Amino acid sequence: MAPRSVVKGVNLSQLKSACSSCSLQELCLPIGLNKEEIGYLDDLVYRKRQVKRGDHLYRAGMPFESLYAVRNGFFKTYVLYEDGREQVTGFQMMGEIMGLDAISTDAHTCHAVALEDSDICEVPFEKLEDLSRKVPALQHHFHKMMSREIVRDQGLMLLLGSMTADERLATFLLNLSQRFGARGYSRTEFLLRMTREEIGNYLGLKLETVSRAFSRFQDEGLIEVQNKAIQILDLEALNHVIASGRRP
Amino acid sequence: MAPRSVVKGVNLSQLKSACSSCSLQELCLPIGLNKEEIGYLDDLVYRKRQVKRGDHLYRAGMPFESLYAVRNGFFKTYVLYEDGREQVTGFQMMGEIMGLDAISTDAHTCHAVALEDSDICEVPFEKLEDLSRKVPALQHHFHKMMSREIVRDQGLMLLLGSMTADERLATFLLNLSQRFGARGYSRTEFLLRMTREEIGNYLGLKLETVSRAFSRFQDEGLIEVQNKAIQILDLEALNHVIASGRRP
DNA sequence: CACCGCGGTTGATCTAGATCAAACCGGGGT
DNA sequence: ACCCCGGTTTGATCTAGATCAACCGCGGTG
Repeated sequence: MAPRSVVKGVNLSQLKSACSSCSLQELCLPIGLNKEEIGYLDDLVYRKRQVKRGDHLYRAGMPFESLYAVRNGFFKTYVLYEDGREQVTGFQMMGEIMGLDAISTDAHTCHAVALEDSDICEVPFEKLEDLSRKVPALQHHFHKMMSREIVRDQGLMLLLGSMTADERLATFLLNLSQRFGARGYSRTEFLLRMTREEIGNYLGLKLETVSRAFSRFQDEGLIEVQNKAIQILDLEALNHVIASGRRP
Repeated sequence: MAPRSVVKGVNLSQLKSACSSCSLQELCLPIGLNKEEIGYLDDLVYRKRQVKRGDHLYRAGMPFESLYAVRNGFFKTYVLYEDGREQVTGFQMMGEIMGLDAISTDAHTCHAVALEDSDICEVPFEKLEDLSRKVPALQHHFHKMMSREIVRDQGLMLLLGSMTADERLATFLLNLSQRFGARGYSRTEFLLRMTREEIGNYLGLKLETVSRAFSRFQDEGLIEVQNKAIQILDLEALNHVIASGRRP
C-alpha cells in the first residue's frame, strides 16, 4: 500500500545493482523510471526464492499467479504433450523471465526446472498489472518483453524449419555467447548447463547428432569442447556456418 | 476524448455483431466489458481498411504504430532473413491479430500479405495502451492475447522439432478446421488460401512433401482434396494420425 | 577400491524427406 | 478456341540425420 518503501531491507542502490547485474535487468533496467517508481517496484517483487538444481519452479497445470525472473542460475522450460512427447521451449539465464505463456489460460502451460542451484524473484502478476496501469513506462516495457518473447520464438521457428544441424548448433552457441556477453561474462568461454539430449530436443535434433556436430566444430578448430565446458575459438567462422555456410 | 460515443456511425448493436462475427472477436468479445467500456473501444478502433489480395499490409522494418485485426479475409505473415531465407510465421483469419511482434522493437519484424481481398481494423497501439490503463479488463485481455501468441508459437516448435510430415499436415488441417469451426463456418469443408509451398514453408517441409501427404491422406479416405478445396472426411482418423499415429 | 550408471562419443546402417525431373491441370488473356 | 504459366502431382534418386549398437570416462556409492 505504501507508495514507497525505503525500508524493507532493500535500499535503492542495492536495487539498482540488483537490476543491472541480474534479476530485473529485463524488467526495470532499460526504462526511465524515476526514484519513486523504483520504489513501487521494490514493493512489487516481493519474494526471492532459491531453487535447487533439479527442482521444479512450477509445473504445467499449476494455477498461474506470478511471473518469475531469474536472478541467478539457469533454467529449462519444456512442454509435455499428452502422447509423452516433450519439447524444450527455452533455457533461461539471469535476468530473463519465465511464465509469460501462463497468462493466456491462468495456468502454467509448461514446466520450469532449475539446471543448477538458482535464485529467482517472484513477481505477482496481478500486482504487476495494477502497477503497470499506474506507471506507463512499466506497462510499455512489459509489453516489449512479451513481444520480444514472440520474436524469439519466431527465430526458433526458422531454425527448426529450415536449418541444418550445424547451423542450428552454431546458432545456439552464438546465442548463448551473446547472452553471456551481455551479462558481463566471457563471450567465448562458458559452461553448458544442459545435456546433449536437452540441446538436441531444443534444436530438433537427436543427441548423437548434437555430439557429432560438436566434434566436427572442434575438428575444424571452431570450438574447444570438453564435456560441458565450451570455448569458442573462432566466432567469425561460427557466424559463417550459419549464413550460407553449411548448406549445399 | 469523449469517453463514450454513441454517435460516430457505429452503434452498440452493430459493434457487438462486429465483435462476435469478425474483427474484434479476440479483442473485445470474451471480456466482461460494460457498455461504457465498449464505447471506449469504438473510439479506439478507428480505421477500417481494405487490403487487396497480394498487397502487403505492412513490411518488416516499417515503424510500428498499430496492431491490426483481421475483420475479413486471410493473411500470411513471414520473416525474411538476411541470407534470403524465408519463414512463414502464421496464417491469420478473421478475428486474429497481427503485429504483436513489432512492439519489441518499435518496427515491424515481419511482413504481412493478404492471401485474398481482406478487411482489417487498425488499432493504434498507443491508444490501446492508454485505454488499457483505464480499463483493467481490456488490459488483462490484451495480455492474454499476447500470451496466447506465445503458446501458439511453442506448439509450432513441437511440430517443427519432432513431428513427421504426416503429423504436421494433420495438425495443420485440424487447426484450420478448429478455427473455421469456431467462426461458424464448416469444420470439414474449406478453401486453403495458401499454396503448397507456403504450407510447406510454414510446416518446415518442401512443397512436394506436402503434396504427397495430401495425396496419401486422400488415398486413405481421410480427406478429399481438389486443389485448394479441402473436405475432411474423417476427423477422428486425422486426429489419430497425430497422436502416436504415423510414427514408428 | 571396485562397481555402477549416466552422459557422452563414435561407428555402421537405415529412412523420411529433400532434390531433381517430368508431366499435368486449370484459369485468365489474346 | 488456343496458349501460357503458375501451381500441383507424381516418379526416381540422393542424403542428412535418425536409429541401433558398442564403448568410454568419470563421479558417486556400497
